[in-house]
Parts: sequence; C-alpha cells; structure tokens
Amino acid sequence: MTTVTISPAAPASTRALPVLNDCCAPSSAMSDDDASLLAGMFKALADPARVKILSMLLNADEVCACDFSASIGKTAATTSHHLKLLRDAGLITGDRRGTWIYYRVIPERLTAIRDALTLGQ
Amino acid sequence: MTTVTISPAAPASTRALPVLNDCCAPSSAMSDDDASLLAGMFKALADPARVKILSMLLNADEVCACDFSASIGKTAATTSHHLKLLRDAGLITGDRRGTWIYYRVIPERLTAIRDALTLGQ
DNA sequence: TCACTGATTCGAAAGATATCAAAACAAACT
DNA sequence: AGTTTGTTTTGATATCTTTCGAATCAGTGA
Repeated sequence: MTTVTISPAAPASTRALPVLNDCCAPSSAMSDDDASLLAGMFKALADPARVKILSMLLNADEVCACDFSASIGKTAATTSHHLKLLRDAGLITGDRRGTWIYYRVIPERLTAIRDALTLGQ
Repeated sequence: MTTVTISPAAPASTRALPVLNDCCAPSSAMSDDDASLLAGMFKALADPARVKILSMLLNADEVCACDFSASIGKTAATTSHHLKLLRDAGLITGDRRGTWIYYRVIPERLTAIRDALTLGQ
C-alpha cells in the first residue's frame, strides 16, 4: 500500500529534476518485500530471552536445548516458544541426537543482517 | 530472575567439572542488562516501516523528515511515531533547520549491533 | 507395553505495538 | 495577529506478543 502524495513544488525553472518537495531531492525506500524480510529477522532478535539464546550459541558452537531454560530463567514452554521464533526466522537450527536436541546458529543469516546494517551500501 | 535447576547428573567419576545436565557442559547467558539493551535496539528495527527509514538513511547521508511519509506509505503521525522509536533507540538523530527536520544515522550504534552479531566474540 | 524424561503445542490472560484522526505545537511568511 | 506548512502528541482501537499451566508428542530403557 505505497501511496504518493503531491506537495506544492517550486517553479519548474528552478530545478533540473522533478521533485515532490522543496526540501530535498526525492529518495526512495527499499521494496516492501525486502523490508519485511529484514524486519522479520530483527523481530526475531527483539527480545532479551532470544538475545541471550543467541549469545550462548555465539560463544559455544553447539548448545543443548535443555540448557537454555535455566540460563534465561524461563519455563520450558516459553523457552521452546522463543527457540521456534529463532528457527522460523532462519537464524538457528537444531537437530535431535537421541534424547536431546542441540542448537547452533546459521552464520550466513547473521551475515545477511550485518550487511544490511552497513553504511554506504 | 535467573533461576538454576538441578537435574540428576552422571557419576562424579566420569567428569572433571561440575555440570547441571548429562547432555553437555554448562554455558551461561549474557547479563540481563546487556540482553535488554541489545534487544531494545533490535526492537527498534523490528518493523518494515523503520527498516525502510533506515535504508533511506544508509543510502543518503541526510533525509528530510517530510520525505519519509510518502516513501513508506504511512501517515505523518505514524511516520513521526516510527522516527521517535528510532531516535529513542539511539540509532538516528534529527536536527531542525528552518522549516524542515533532517535525519541521519548514528553509525556507532549500528556498529555496536553488528559487533553483537559477530561469531566467536 | 509401560513409565520416564526432554521438547513442543494448545489455550488463555496480561501486556505491548501499530495505526490513524484530531488536536496541538513550531517555524516562516503575509 | 493570522495563515500556511511541517511535525508531534493525544486518544482510541485492533492486532500481535509474551508467558505459563496443562496436555501432547518423541525418544529411551525397564
């Protein structure tokens, strides 16, 4: 739902390019899809519990799911919910080995976020 | 509110360090304060409108506030709300020059986020 | 098959967020 | 002063999120 409003502009003779405002040259935002994708990844990290989970995974290349609950001070149900959000965002992955499930980060996705935050393209 | 639960452990003779579970060595999360601070910055970016605003600021070193509303397809009131959240998170800054307010990113804060997402400390 | 333990899903309550219309505020110009 | 334009604040509402107890699913081993 991208709408464009037309503001009163300066006389055409005073400018070389078509502009919408007097204040500055027009600048466009990224696509809706790209913005939603990126926002989704940030949303996955927008909670202290999930930041803690990620930090544990960044410091040890593999962490047992059974470890998170005590470390972040939340119930198993809540912890599982947060792990699912991180999984759905593609930031972490877990594989079951016998009784326990071991989680690790997906480095490529973290790189994608870092790149999006880098100045000058 | 960090709680620690004690699970039945393996025989002491089979391990060198005290552990809480059978599955793996204990690993601790970052402090509540650090996690909340980081989560707050991610939360500031956890919306497509705010991601678009940031991308505009990353591609042009300065953007007039009057430009955001049309580019992200939201009313002026909503746009102002999003700009405030980004300002409160310390990610952007705006200064009034006459009629218009010009916004720019605060590069140091973006660097802080990138660093937090970097593997191996 | 049954019990046990780890992990996930379901359902509900409390809290936070996004959105916009309307009102208020701020600077510039008449 | 009064008007115009850009920006923010104030409600109000609809939606999303967090959280946990209870129920369920998934392996292990008696």
